[in-house]
Amino acid sequence: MGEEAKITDYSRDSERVTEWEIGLPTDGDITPLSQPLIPPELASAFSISPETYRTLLEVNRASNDTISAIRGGSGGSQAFSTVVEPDEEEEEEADRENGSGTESRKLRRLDSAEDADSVMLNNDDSSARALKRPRLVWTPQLHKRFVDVVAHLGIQNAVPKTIMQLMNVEGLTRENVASHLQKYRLYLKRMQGFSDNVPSSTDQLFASTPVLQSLQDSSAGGCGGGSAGRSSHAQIPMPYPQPPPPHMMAMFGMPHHGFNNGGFQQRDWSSGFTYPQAHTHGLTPSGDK
DNA sequence: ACACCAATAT
DNA sequence: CATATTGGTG
Repeated sequence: MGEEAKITDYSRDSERVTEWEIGLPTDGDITPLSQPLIPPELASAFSISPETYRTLLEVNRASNDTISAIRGGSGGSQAFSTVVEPDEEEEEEADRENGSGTESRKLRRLDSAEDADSVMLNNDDSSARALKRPRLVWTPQLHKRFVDVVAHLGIQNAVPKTIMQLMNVEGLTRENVASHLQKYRLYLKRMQGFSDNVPSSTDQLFASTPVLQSLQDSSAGGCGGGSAGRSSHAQIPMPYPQPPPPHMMAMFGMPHHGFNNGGFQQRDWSSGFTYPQAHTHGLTPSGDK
């Protein structure tokens, strides 16, 4: 068990075995990771959850994280060298493909002679930036992570930015967290009125949270400085607490429409990432900002 | 620039 | 309904 996986550095192509490279695709032939393998049209036509778009930077960052995780070295892109490994979650997902049989779909081609003068914003893949992100879905797993981080930080430092960073979920924005945090706080407030009973069936997501009141603070208020600052010598590398109960969400209480995913639309990013993307909007007049 | 909150929009 | 977005304040 004491094996040490030696990472040999092949970056220098000294002694390349050229025979091995025969027949291998050249760089030009390989689809870049930054591009989806399945064209959006096809994906939506077949109800395949589209891959998330990744910019080159994101891909690189991910790679770096992975690499640094492997060799334990510091990547450099992350302020915290502690790479949070997202695979400590419980839970599994049953992969059920819906057996909807008679699927007659009409493939329709996109006609070009449609837009008179409307400046249809072209889907410029190259400018895969600032695209309208699909609504974030706070799946139980995601929420758990959120709660864990918040609990760990203590109410003191539980601010959107920090939370976002520690959650280390790709694609998660500060406003996502902010919005959720706002709601979460409301929930907590509302909840403590009742001591601890009969959580309203509303707040489904929150209803199952342990409501930790860890008011522990370790960092005193030296927080004036900007960027650098934490991690001085505090011992909070914290990959995570891996607490309690193996309880799956009890997300009931909602007689009305079915709840979310009966299968997909949300990958378990617990073991890989990606995330939602809602439906096939033909086009969205996405306003720019 | 960020956090917070209420209101509002999707 | 759950999120996103906005506007105002500190």
